[in-house]
Amino acid sequence: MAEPRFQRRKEDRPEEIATAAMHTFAEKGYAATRVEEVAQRAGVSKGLLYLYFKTKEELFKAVIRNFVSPHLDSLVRITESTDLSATTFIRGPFLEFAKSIPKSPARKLIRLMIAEGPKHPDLLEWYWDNVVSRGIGMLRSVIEKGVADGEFRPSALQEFPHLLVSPVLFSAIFPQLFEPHAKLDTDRMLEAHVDLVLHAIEA
Amino acid sequence: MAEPRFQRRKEDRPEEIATAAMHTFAEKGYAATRVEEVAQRAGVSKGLLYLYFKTKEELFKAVIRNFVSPHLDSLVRITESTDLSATTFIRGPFLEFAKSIPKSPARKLIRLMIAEGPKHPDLLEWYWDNVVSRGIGMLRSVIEKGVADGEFRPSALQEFPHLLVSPVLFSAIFPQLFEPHAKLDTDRMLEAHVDLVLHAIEA
DNA sequence: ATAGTTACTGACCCACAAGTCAGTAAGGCC
DNA sequence: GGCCTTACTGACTTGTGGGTCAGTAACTAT
Repeated sequence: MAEPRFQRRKEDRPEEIATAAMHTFAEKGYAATRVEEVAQRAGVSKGLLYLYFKTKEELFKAVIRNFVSPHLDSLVRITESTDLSATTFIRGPFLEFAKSIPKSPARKLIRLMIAEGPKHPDLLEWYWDNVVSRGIGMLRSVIEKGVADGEFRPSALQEFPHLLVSPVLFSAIFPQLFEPHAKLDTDRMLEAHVDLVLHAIEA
Repeated sequence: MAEPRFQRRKEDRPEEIATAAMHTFAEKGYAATRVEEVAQRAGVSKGLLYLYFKTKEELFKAVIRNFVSPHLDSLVRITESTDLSATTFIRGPFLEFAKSIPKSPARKLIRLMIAEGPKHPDLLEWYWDNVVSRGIGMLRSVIEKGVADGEFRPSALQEFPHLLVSPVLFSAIFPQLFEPHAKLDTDRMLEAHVDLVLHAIEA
């Protein structure tokens, strides 16, 4: 008979709400997500959500911040801690990372970031500092290392490591739009990409 | 004193409204665009807009349909009408096309398409049929031709012409998000891209 | 037990923008 | 000039969803 109507769990609420929000945003996009639905999904009233997050926008930013950087972090740690040759790093951990993106929920957040980014300049700034510029920097240093070690010939890829990433982005986005019309084997496409690039720059 | 309050211009209104809408959508995105603002920009009352476009969504679809396909059409016509070698086509008209995208208003529509696509499945279908699959098909046939003529060695690029396009998409989107934080020389990046790819597949 | 603190609820408010429609006037025709 | 059709206006309605807050009940300290 006791059956308390709710429990007080101050510690866990924010994370639970953020997780619920991340799934809802991923499914519906920012505008179509109703705050009340997020609350329901987290098993909480709308009022409580507003106790922990001042506005819907704050909630959105928290979601991006919490769920995006972990992905990159692991890859960056690998570069720093091991000393694989540039080629084996690209064929190994990088390719594995690339393949994982189109399959993980992160792909949804990437699309959201492209869609909503321009409306949240401070979020973009954080994203640039903590995700994008770090990622680009890491790739650049890997390529420089390959050139220094004589694995790669000098090329414009040193200036534009972006070229190494763009098919990853593509394979994250394309299926979300055209999956019903065209199936894309992202694994094989990314393997082909890595093959082509390495073939183009090998010394 | 005559000064009529308005003129009746049945013929021109739809296009004028669509153009106004395209600029407003490009600036603000779908959700943040107010139909009334589009009407004002077109020098027309909101009521009239609703005479020509049943809903905001219809208006959006009309915008995409009107302003996207012309871009691709010109490129497709070139492939069909001339007989450049595959290499010169890629270094010439294709590269020029690629460079133009990040500078044209089309880049805004591309971002919009990624952002709003999933909410409009029938628009996505049209877009697939009339833009994407045609573009991919065209590129594939160019590459096949290159292989058949002995310019290119056989490679996975025949199966994934997407790899040729992904940096174009990247260079259309990246500056819209990170221009304030990082300048990207899209022209030089796309030249580098074409160089790398051709270097990788040349026979 | 009982009083005090505060995590939590849910009914409410209200701003805002999509969509409507009764009325108005431009322009064509006799 | 007078009449008719219809392109066009703009004030209104309506649904929706972000954000609030007075009240409630779970836990705590005494």
